[in-house]
Amino acid sequence: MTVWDRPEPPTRPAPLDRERIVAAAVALADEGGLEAVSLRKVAARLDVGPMRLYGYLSTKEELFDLMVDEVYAEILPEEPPGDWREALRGHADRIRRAALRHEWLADLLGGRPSLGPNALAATEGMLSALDGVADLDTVMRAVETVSAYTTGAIRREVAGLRAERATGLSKLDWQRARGPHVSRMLATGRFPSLARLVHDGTEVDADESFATGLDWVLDAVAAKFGL
Amino acid sequence: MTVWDRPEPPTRPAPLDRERIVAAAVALADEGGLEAVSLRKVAARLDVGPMRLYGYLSTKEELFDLMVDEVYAEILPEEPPGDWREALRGHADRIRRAALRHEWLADLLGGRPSLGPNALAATEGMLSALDGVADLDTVMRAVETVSAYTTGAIRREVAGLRAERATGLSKLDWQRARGPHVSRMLATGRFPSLARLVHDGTEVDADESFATGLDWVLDAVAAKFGL
DNA sequence: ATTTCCTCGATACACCGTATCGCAACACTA
DNA sequence: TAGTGTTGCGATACGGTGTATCGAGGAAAT
Repeated sequence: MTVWDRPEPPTRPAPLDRERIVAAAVALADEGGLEAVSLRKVAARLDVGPMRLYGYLSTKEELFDLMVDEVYAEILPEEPPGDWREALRGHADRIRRAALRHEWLADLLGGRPSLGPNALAATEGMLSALDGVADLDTVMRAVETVSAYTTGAIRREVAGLRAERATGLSKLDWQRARGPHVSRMLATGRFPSLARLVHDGTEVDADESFATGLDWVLDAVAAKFGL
Repeated sequence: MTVWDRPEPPTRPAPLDRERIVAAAVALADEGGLEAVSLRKVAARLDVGPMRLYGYLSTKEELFDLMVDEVYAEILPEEPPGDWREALRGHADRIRRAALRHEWLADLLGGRPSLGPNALAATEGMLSALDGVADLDTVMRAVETVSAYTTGAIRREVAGLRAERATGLSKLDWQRARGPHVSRMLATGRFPSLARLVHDGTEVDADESFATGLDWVLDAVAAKFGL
């Protein structure tokens, strides 16, 4: 019985694990945003039937949770921070940069508690850098306040980026970027302070805007720490 | 030709406007969350075919935009604030309370720029209360920083509420609420600071937690205002 | 009275997340 | 080695989604 007589062995199912699933999902999201992530498409990218994924996760939301924790793995600091301030600022900066690489992260940030191993490790890193700087409750309030600012600022920034992109790549000018709608609203005279701000406000770049707000918050934390 | 001979006049289409559409959508979202809002269900609630809605909006996202602005209408202050700090804190508090009434708001906050009339009016109110307290750029940074904190804090709080609800209504205990997963992670010893915080940290209620963080941020703003 | 226009909404399409379940390949028993 | 039990894969199916298309029919204009 030669090879030619024997049929091919049945194709073994493609090997699968969470890592491969999450990688495929992240790739899809990077290319087309969160809405481009469907279990069917993730499965197709892995040459696998859609139902196969349910062995590794029981819900699409869980896939999102895994994706978020995958990003947290990217942002773990390589070396321990010098002091508490550097720890907090570094964490915030790294999350922001990750969100600029993976814009879909902005859609997920703060949406569900992040309890994956990498998210926990990131939190642990911040907490240990704050250890002993103040009492436990103050430390916790500090971390939560900085995180809240970070989440909100990132979401706003990404929302702005998308709006710019959608309204045709105009960049600096708020009014023109937002199209005629905002101009018309401002022209009604009902929003004088807003109009003045749009007209006379300085255009600041996103990096600086984020960093400045973060510094303010960190100054507040420093004050509460008694430093 | 008697009445009996004449057919009934054809049923006139139900009268419709954005207000009614948005009200129906908000009601659905209040009852079942954002995911319970589908154009078909909104239309059904108004005794109307789904496609009818496309005369009033061109996308589901636009419906969400309208819903958000509807909530902004709820939170416009009744009387002008006494000073800048009250203006900022009042705005943040009112948004938060609105988000607790309409939890779906947390899913939308910061997701897209809010340019509806009520959102603009809310921003105008804050800006006018800050008028002259500092230079324009500082004022803008203040508003953005407070808004970022507010968005992030609200999202975290609502995410926590939902998690509590999902894990079976346990309330105070982080470990037990999060179920065995977190306990197991903490037991590994890889997260000593986190473990200490969970073990020894005081349980603070949500109102106070939000207010404290907000006060910190407002203190930072005050410092930058030179007050 | 006739024609034009516009609007409504039925139908259709492609896609979604996921429940169900028959089948086939494996591990184990005799 | 033959038979049997078990497991897990994935085809199929279901009830939903957002929205494009387009025919019919009432309102308005001539």
